[in-house]
Amino acid sequence: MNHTLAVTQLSSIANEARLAIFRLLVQAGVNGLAAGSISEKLAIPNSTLSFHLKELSHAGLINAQQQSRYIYYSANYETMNSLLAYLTENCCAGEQDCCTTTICNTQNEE
Amino acid sequence: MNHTLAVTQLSSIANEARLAIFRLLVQAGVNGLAAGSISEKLAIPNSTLSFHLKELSHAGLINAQQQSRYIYYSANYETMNSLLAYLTENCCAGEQDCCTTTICNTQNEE
DNA sequence: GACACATTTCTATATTTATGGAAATATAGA
DNA sequence: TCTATATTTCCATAAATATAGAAATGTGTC
Repeated sequence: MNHTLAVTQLSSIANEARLAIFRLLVQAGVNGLAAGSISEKLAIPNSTLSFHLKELSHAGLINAQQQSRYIYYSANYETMNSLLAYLTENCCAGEQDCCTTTICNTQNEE
Repeated sequence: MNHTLAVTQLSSIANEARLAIFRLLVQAGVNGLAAGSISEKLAIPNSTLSFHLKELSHAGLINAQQQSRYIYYSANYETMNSLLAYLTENCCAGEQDCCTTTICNTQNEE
């Protein structure tokens, strides 16, 4: 993990709409959701959603996969893990078990 | 944890200077560091640092404690934990052990 | 009170970011 | 090819954020 990248990733979820999108996808699991489905669930206009999806995607926090006419977006759990690990890295000077930094294990890496 | 608060907290660390400050304090442990010490270590001008410390403080991610002429800033581990937990909440629809969400235990709550 | 030191507030400026309608692009089926 | 559906790009505008010098405030010591 690199500082600038971490800032980019944090910026990408430091927004009401994008945080909602990201959490929705984190909860949706590996298959993710189609853009239209996200737009509907969160009541975000298409063009606005597209802008936000691009931000998240560019930051590497979500992945896009085209399937027929739909584009499925899903959370990138590995990236999320790296980011959270960066935040808690060497927590409390490594003393104590202050930070038992283990979070999300990618469930299947095909 | 509430959505708006999470956005505020993420925004507060979604900045190069503030992320550096926050990580420095996370690593410094419960005693924290005086403002002048942070300014020196990170080469950030006083007025700029003060602005950033206020942002982090306002978001609840760091605490301030005056001690004589110095003001010591320290990471608020509980807030950090809540935030990270919010991000990974109900990860992968609760199936699998995809997200073993446990992170940082506050080391001493006096 | 006078002085040094630590930190914050004030201020103006520069930069980045968010919004959503309208038009454009892409995909698929008849 | 025509039509419907899904998504993105373009664009202008509005709003929020970052920067750091200078002045102000607070704290301790003599």
